[in-house]
Amino acid sequence: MSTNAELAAIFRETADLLDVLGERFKPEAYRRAARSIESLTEDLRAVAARDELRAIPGVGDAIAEKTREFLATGHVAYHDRLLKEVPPGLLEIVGLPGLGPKTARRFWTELAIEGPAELAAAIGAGRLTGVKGFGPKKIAQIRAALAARAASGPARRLPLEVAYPIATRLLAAVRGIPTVERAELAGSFRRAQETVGDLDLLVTSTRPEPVFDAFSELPEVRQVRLRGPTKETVLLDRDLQVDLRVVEPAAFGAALQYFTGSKDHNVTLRTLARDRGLKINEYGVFRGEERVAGRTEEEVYAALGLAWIPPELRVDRGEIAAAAHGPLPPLVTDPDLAGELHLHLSPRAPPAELAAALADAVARGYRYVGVVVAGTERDGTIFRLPPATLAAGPARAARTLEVHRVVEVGPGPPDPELAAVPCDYRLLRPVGPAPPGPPDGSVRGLVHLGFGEGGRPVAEGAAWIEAAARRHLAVEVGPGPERLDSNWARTAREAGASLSVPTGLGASGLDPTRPVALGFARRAGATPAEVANARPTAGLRGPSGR
DNA sequence: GCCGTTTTCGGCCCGACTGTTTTCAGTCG
Repeated sequence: MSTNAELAAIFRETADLLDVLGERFKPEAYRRAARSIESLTEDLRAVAARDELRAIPGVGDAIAEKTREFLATGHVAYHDRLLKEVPPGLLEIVGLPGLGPKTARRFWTELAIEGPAELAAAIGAGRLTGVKGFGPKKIAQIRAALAARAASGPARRLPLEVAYPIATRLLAAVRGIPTVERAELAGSFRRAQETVGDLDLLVTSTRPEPVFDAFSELPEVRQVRLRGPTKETVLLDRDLQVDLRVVEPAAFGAALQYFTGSKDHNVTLRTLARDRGLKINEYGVFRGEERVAGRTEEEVYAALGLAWIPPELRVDRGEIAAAAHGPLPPLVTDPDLAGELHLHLSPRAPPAELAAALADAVARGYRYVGVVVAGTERDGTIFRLPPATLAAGPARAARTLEVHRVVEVGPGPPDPELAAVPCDYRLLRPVGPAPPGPPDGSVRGLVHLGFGEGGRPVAEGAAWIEAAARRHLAVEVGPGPERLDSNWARTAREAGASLSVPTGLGASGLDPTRPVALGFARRAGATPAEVANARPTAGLRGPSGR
């Protein structure tokens, strides 16, 4: 887990603890800070080093101090103290669906129940029967929640790349429902957050009932959790929760805006609306009783005097103030991509695989592809793409496509065998037994870094990025433990390094690589000019100008 | 605990849904 995610989790748990203790406003303050820190596009260490913790929305003196304490010691004493005050089992009760802090506190103070096991025992012994507020349905609901938790553990947030194929398939299925006019995914998925806790589907239809009926019957849907006139909540496999909302077409833009969030972005928007004598909610922008906007998002933002804001930037970090001054710089989009700098096939891949990937590149209108022809495996051994593979693919595509030969190298002194392989540029990758260090002078092109789990330790990130920026190298960003953690993407961009977006050449339509990488690059605020493979030629520059 | 063309105190988003309720409390997003 990244530093940011770790501290966010601590603050979130602090909020739960304060909730159970009956505290009134502090819990929301800690949650707001947790959300803010989680959605940061750079590492907390970098923010703290600039002494800018207080500039993070929701972080004041007290939370900034606790953040510094965490960065220095790895824990927060206040959090530790609260953990001693509240029985740990109560937090598990708060985490059960349908149960919150108020109920957990009542169990604790009125019934001396301190955890899920005791709760289950109390229900079994009939101790909840007749207690005010606990009717038969509520008790059955708690029993079911306890059983579900025992069976599958707490619900986990899914990495965006894992959620992508699930969400895409579900969206296609919903669009196939006859009475559905329009359907879009909203929420953290649309904002390209690193992980998603649930999926938000938004649909326009004049007849919600048949939509809910058909949705409930989809093969992916395992259980219907609740259903009202405008909203249905279901569970898929892996306990992934999906909220489906049906709105009228005249409110679609407002609803899409509202359910895309982020929560903090929306709070600031609402405040802005109020200051201008307007009211904004999921049904539109209103002046008194009159709806002045709602059909499209552009219309909603315009009614507030703002340019449209891309979902990936809706994090309440100054984007609203920027949009008040005019259109925001355009973020990189899929059609901007002009090539792939890092096509890495297995050494044992048949020649047809390279041919297929290059054909895909031609079909997409790409102008160049960098094919890895040799490199170092994880275990340190050298691999080379077979000559037959190399001969087959490029020849056919050569007329419309520049094919570059790429050699992957690890940090440290170059292996003599690899150094002898002719290539157009080298790609640096932290593989092999060599100790980590900044790229040496022989690297002319692309830095492909991994941070966090499975990659380089996060603490080294800043040094690598600085070295990459100084040498005009591009830094690859995208899903997976081997690629750049998206929290570093903004740091890399702001340091002056180009980003490189992996394009998933030759993969199926459900492959998450390209859309997720694009989302991360956009979340970092990258314009087409700042993305190396959005340039018309393989725009990699080394110290010698290549 | 945070925040401010409602700034140094007094507020703190709001609507949907459920269950247990004769009008509301708790949870959720």
